[in-house]
Amino acid sequence: MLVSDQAKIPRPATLRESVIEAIQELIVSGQLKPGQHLVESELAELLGVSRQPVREALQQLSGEGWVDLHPGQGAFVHVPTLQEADQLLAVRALLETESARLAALNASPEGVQELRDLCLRGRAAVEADDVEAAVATNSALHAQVVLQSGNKVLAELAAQVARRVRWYHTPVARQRGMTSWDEHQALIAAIEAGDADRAAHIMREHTEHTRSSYMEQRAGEPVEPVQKPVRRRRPRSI
Amino acid sequence: MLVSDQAKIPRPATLRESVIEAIQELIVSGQLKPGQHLVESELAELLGVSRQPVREALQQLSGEGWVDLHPGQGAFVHVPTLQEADQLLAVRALLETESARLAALNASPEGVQELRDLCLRGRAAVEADDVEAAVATNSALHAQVVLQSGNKVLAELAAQVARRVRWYHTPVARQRGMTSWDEHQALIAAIEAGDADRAAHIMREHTEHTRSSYMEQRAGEPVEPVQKPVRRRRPRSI
DNA sequence: TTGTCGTCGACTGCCTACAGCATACAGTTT
DNA sequence: AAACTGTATGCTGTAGGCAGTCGACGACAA
Repeated sequence: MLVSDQAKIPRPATLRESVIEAIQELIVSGQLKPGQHLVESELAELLGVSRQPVREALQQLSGEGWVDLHPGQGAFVHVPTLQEADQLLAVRALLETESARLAALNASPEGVQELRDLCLRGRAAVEADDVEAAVATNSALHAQVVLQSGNKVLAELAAQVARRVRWYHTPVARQRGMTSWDEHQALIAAIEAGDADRAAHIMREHTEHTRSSYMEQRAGEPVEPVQKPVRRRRPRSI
Repeated sequence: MLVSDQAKIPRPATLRESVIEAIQELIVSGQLKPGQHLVESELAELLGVSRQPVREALQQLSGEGWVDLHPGQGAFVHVPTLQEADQLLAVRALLETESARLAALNASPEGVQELRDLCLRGRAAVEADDVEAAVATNSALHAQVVLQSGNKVLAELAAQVARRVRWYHTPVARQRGMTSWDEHQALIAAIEAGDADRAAHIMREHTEHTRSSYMEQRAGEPVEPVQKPVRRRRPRSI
């Protein structure tokens, strides 16, 4: 061993991974709108790469639910419906409730300490009114709980779901504010005490709060005319 | 409308999808062994396509846990450990228990009828000692239960998990035999009666039976020397 | 012998090129 | 006028090709 145990992390990420993150960012930030037709060559030019990494990125993003792939027509930014958000949050509730239960049984002291740190950082972010940091810390905390469950398959699946939740979550994060972090604190206490049922119960309530908060917020929204995603064509040149 | 409502299905699947299924088949059938280095050009030649569809297939298979992608080194058939199988089956139990609960609340009469049909087919397959058909029907039945839950996100996730379970499951399917289908029958009855708790309970027991059956069967196996997957090299030519 | 360095070759990652298909528009027919 | 058909064009799906990279192997030194 040369220096440390985690030496092989800073891999010069492949171009494909960079493209994946870039496109996710474009979607979350709203520069790419739901339903929009993603033309490979345009994205390639925009990002300064060739079509190949873009194609591969789009396929992976399709697997994670960010875009829909229509064979022969191309990729379209996924249009999240209200119903789907509800179902997604329900699944998250299920996965994370179980994670909390297992975490209470398996968590290490270091893991609990990490949770406490994240909780403090989250509260600070909320007080500073830094929504972005708050959402990020929230995700990190949930991820850490799932990690402490000791079930890697569960962790992987939950992470996948959480990434999508985050997309929906950002707009409504401000509303929940500090109460969310009080619930986190109670959750951590239950995990530290090894009280599986209480941890599960708190997590269930917590995720259900997020869910109802989200649904309320969006209930008043105008129902957008669900434009059927069609392949766009560049206007004929001259 | 020309003739029927479902006219646009029989798309000539893209080459990539065909390749995905082919490779899955090669893995499940054991022609590609766990840990084996998958060289793109070899697979391409074997399947009679170019490297591109193979690359894309490998990436998708990586997302589903069939192969591991090491950047710069290539793809390796995933090596399923006992612990991972346990965790995977635990996750399946979680997802399907919830599905059964929801299915009991939401199932349509047509859906229940479909379940009954599948159950009959499964029993027939077991009696005919047709393991392959039995496993396939088992998967189909579970998929149908999940479908009846009405939660599409849950269904998609469960399907993903189920595909991997099937890989592990085939070797031990014979052992469970008919008892498994008795449990299915009880499950369907509970769903038809709309008894959510009972349906959930039966499914929990059922998946736990499968899990312990699997673990028992593999407990006696010799622990294979976990050869670290390394990039294979063709012997230097002459 | 054991550890380190240099070389070589195969394989991956990415780019470019081409064929086929899907859509939109224009012309034609009823 | 409305609907259908032909044609043009841009996009996807696939192929082929090139440069960079990683691991294996051998030589050399401790």
